[in-house]
Amino acid sequence: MSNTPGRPLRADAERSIRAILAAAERVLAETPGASMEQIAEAAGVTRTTVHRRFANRQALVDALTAEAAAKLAEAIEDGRPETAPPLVALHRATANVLRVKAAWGFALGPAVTHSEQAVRTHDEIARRCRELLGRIREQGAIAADADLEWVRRVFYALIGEALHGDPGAAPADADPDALAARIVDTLLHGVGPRPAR
Amino acid sequence: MSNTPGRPLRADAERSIRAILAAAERVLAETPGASMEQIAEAAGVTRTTVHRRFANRQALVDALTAEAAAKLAEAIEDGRPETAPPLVALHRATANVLRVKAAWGFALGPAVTHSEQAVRTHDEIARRCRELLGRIREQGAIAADADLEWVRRVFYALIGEALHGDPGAAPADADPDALAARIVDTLLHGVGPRPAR
DNA sequence: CAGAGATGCGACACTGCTGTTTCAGATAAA
DNA sequence: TTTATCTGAAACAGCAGTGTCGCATCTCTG
Repeated sequence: MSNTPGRPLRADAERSIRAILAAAERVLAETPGASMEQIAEAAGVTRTTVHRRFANRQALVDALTAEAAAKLAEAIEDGRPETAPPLVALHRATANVLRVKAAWGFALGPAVTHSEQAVRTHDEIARRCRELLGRIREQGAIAADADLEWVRRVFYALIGEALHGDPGAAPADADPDALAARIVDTLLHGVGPRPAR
Repeated sequence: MSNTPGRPLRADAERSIRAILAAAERVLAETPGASMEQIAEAAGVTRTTVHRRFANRQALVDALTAEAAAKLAEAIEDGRPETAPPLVALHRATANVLRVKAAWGFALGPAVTHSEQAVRTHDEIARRCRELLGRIREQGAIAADADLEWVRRVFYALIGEALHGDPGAAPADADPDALAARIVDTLLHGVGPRPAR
C-alpha cells in the first residue's frame, strides 16, 4: 500500500510514512508487542492514518523489515567487497553492519517474521558474505578446510553478541570500529593464546 | 500457585502441572504468542484447569523459565567444572547445554522475559561459567590477556548459533558431542589457519 | 486561488484472549 | 467406602486491539 505507485503521493503523505516507519522501529524495538495506537502516537499521527498507509500490522512490519534489509545490504556493499582487499572489506562491512543493526534492532532482530522481500535480500546478503569469506580463505586467512557456512554463522553470531553491549562496558566498546576489530580478530583467531610469531 | 506447598497436591494435579508445563514449552517454542487455549489443548487439559494451576499467563511462563534455568544449571554442573580438567569440563558442559537448550528452546530463548528466580539462576550460571573459563585461562588454553566476559559471551553466542541448525546440515551435525567439539574449537582457535605445530 | 488529497476525530462492529464462576461427575487417598 | 480433591463443561463479564466508516478541517499542488 505504501509502495504501490498508483499515483505519486503528496509530500505530507510521504512524510507521514517515513515518520510511521521510524516510530515503529523505535517503539517495537523496546516493546515488540506494541499496539498500532502506540506506534501512531510515537509518530505524531492518528491510528487512522497509520491504517490508511499500511493496511495491516503485517504490512507495516513488512515494509520495516524490507527497508532494514536494504540498509543492511547497503552496509555490506559500502565495504567494497569486490574491489578492496578482502580483510579490509570484512572489517569495514562489520563496522557498517554494527551501525545499521544498532539502529534497526527490531526489524533485523529475531523477534520478527520477515517479509518475502526481506528474506530475499537476506539471502542475497548471505551469498555476498560467503563470497567475501571465500576470498579471504583463498588468501589464506581462513583455514582451507573451513566450512564457509559455519564461518558465516559464527560471524553473524559474533556481531549479534557484540551488540548486546553490557551496560558496564567501557565506552570504547561502543565504537563500531573497535568492536569490528574485536569481532574479526575473534572470528579468525578465537580466544586462545597467540602462537609466537 | 503451583509451587506453593500449602498442602500437598494430589497425584493427578501434579501430573496436570507437568503436562501443562511440557505442552507450554512445546507450543510456545513454535508460536510465542500462543493462547492459553492452545496450550491447554496441547496438554490434554481444559483452559479452566490451566488457570487453576497457574493464575496468570505470566505465572505459567515464570514457572517455565525457572524450571528451564534449573535444568541449564544442572547441565553445567554435570560437566564437573570443579573436579574435571577444565577443558574436559567445558566440552561436557557444552554438549549438555546443547541438549538442554534444544529441549527448552522457548524458556531459554530471547523471546521471553525471565522471572526473577530464573534471572538469579542465570547469573549464577554465568558466574560458574566465568570460573571455568578462568581456570582454562590459567592453564594456558585461553590468552592471558583475554577478557573473560567477552569470552563467555562469545561462548554463549556460538552455542546459540549452533542450535539454529541449518535444515540441510549433515545429520552428524545434530550430535551434541560433535557440535560441542566444533564450538570449543572455534572458541579457542577461531576459523583461521592453524599454525604449523 | 481552486480543488484534490491528506489528516484528525469520533464512532462502530468485530474478534480473540483473559480471568472467574458454578456445578456435576470423575478420581485419588484414607 | 467415604471423603476431600480435581477436572470438564459451560457459561459470563471484561478488555484490548483491529479494521472501517463518514465527515469536518487543514494543506499541499498546479
